[in-house]
Amino acid sequence: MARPAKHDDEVLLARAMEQFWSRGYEATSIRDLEEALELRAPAIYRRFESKDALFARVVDRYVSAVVVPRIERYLGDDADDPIVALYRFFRTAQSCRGCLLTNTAVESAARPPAVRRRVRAGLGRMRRAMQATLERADVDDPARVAEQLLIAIQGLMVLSRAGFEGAAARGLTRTVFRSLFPAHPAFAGAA
Amino acid sequence: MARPAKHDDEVLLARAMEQFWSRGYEATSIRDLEEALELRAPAIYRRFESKDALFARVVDRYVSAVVVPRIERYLGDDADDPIVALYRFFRTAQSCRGCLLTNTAVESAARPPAVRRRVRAGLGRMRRAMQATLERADVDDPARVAEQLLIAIQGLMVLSRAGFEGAAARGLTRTVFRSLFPAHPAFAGAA
DNA sequence: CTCATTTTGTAGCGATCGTTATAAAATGTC
DNA sequence: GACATTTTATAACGATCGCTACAAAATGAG
Repeated sequence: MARPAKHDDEVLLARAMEQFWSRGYEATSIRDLEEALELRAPAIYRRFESKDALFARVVDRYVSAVVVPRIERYLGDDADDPIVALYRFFRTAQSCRGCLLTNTAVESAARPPAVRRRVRAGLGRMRRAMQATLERADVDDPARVAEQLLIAIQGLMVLSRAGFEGAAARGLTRTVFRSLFPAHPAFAGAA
Repeated sequence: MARPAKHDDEVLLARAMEQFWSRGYEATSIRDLEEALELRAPAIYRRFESKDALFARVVDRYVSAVVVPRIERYLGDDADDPIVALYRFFRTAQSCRGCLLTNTAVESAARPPAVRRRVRAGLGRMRRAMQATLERADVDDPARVAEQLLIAIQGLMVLSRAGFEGAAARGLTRTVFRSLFPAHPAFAGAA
C-alpha cells in the first residue's frame, strides 16, 4: 500500500554504527552517513529524527548487537573455565576501533545526557556479566574483581586506539590476567 | 622596535589547552579559541600555523606543564612511601575532564600521525615514571606492574569522563591498589 | 488507471567551519 | 614626526555543517 523501504532499520543502524565506531560522532557527517547508508539526508532524517537521535539508536544497537552477543558467546554459563573465558573476551575485543562505549564516554563528555546514560548502562552491563562469570569461577570478592576488569578493559581499549596493537596488546592483556589471577594455571606468573 | 604581543605563547597555550582538554579537538572551533585566547583568528594563525599545529603544541605543553610536574610532585624520589605516592598520583588525576592524552588517544584515531606519536610518547613517559617509583618500592616485576598501572589509570580516566566521579571513582582507585598491592598496609585488603 | 500512502532524491536553506587578504594599531629608531 | 617592524583586528573567502521544502518514485486498494 506504499513504497517499500530500501533497507530496514537494522541494516541502516549497522552501517551507521561502523562509521561512528571508527570515526567518532563529531567526525562523522551526514554526508558520510548518506554514502554509508546509501540513502540521502531527507530519508535519513525522516527515519531517525536527527543525527543525535540516530547516534543514540546506534549506541543502543552497539550494546544489543555487539556487546551482548559477545557476552553470551564468551561469558555464557557453559564455559568450562570462566577465567579463560574472560581472557578470550578481552583478547577478542581489541581492535584499532576500540570500543564504541569507551570512545563515546571520552568524546561526548559535553553531549546529550541521554547518550551518556546509555554509555553508563552499557558499561554496567559489561561489569555485571564479568561479575557473574567471576562468581562461577569462585574467585574472592567477585564484585571488586569485576570493577578491576572493567577498568582494565577500558584502559586496554584506550591503548588499542592509541596504536598499541597486536603483540603489545596481547602482552598487556596477559599481564592483567597474570596479576589478577596469579593462581590460575593459564597465567601462572613468575611474580 | 615593534608592537609588543599581548600575551606570550605560554599563556596562549595554557588557555588553548583548557579548551581542548574539556571539549576535545573537533568540538573546539577557532571561534572558541578566539574568545579563550582573547585574540582574533589571524593573530592565532600567524603564531601557530594551523589548528592542527596549535593542538600539537598544546599536547606538548600538556605533557611538560601538567604531566611532568605531577610526576615530579607526586612521584619524586623523596617520597617516603612510593606506593602511597602512586595512589595520590592516581587520586589527584581524576576529574570530569579526564586526561588530555587519554581523550586525544581515543578521539584522534583518525588524526595526524604527529599528534598520535606525541600521545604515545606522553603515555610512555607516565609509564616509565611509575616504573621508577615501583622500583624504589621494591615490588616484584616493576615493569609489569607499571604496565598494569598505565592500563588502570587510562581506564579510570575513561570512567571519570563517563561520569563516575567522587566517591565512586575513589572506591575504584582503592580497588586497583588493593588488588595490585595486597600486602601494603594502606590497602591491606580483606580479599 | 486513479488515488492515497509511504519512501526517496533534488536542491538548497542559514550557520558555522578553518583559513586568509588587507589594513590598522603599537612599538623602538632616527 | 617619519619609518621599519611586528602584532593585531576587520571582513570575508570557499567549503562544509546539520537540516528541510518540495516533488518524484514506488507500492496496494478501489
